[in-house]
Amino acid sequence: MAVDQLDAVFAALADPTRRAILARLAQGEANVAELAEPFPISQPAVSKHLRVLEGAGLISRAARGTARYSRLEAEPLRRADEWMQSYKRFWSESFDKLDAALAAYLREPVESHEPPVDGPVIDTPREDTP
Amino acid sequence: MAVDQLDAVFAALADPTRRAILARLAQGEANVAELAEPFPISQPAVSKHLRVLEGAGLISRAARGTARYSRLEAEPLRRADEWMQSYKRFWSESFDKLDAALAAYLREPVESHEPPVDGPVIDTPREDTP
DNA sequence: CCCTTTCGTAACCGAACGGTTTTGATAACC
DNA sequence: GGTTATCAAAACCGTTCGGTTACGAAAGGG
Repeated sequence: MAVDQLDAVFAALADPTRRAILARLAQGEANVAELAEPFPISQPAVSKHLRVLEGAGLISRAARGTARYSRLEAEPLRRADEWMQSYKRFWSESFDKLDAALAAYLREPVESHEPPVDGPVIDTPREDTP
Repeated sequence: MAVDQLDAVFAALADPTRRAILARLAQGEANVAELAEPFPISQPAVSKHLRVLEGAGLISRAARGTARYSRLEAEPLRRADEWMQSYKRFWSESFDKLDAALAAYLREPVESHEPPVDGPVIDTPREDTP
């Protein structure tokens, strides 16, 4: 139910054009032409993106005259962020140590009494910002 | 550069199977068979999901014997969360009041479906453009 | 040695995605 | 009333996605 919406929200956020549209709408509502202006794509393409964003609940739309104004709706973002909270401990400083200990503990029962022979079992590939 | 990685992270999170895999890995590393167990899909399908997650940097993998253990890497999640921070004010308490006031101010004779509000391009309440 | 377990890769398939061009509806302007 | 501006819908196209089946490599265990 709510999980399904997360699908749509994350899928919507996966496209850089749509994220840029959201960034634009964070500064205030805009019509389709205004939203399409920064992008080298056609107007129908932008309309499609808006339909995706609307389907994910990330924007709402209202017609005023011939124009259709889009407005940012942050509630789905709040839910997506809420989902991420469960993982925040994994990138917090305090967890790094706990994680190391826990991982070491979990590593043992897997292969009961085998000497850690071949290679580094689980190394920590720290590849920050290549 | 870094934006590209956000694409991959959000795209990876858009699939419920992959989110479930991450949830499982939050409890400790696991091999492919263990990760595949809860799902009614084939092992190669799970391998594909793992490859997507690895491509997004959300997991790292290491071989131990014939097994290949996956491990949660939360750094991309941190970056995705960081991206969301720019929008947090839109669902925060203080913004709700500001939004309500602004909406009331901008209210005009408009018939729309959801929010009965709109106006010409709003002024940015604060400047925090990503 | 063989044989099993574990897993990745390749080839394929249908559906969804992101884009296009074309067309049409509708409100606003002269 | 005719024209223009704004935008959505439809039809189409190439690519990606999520799944399958079939096969192969490689590490252990008997």
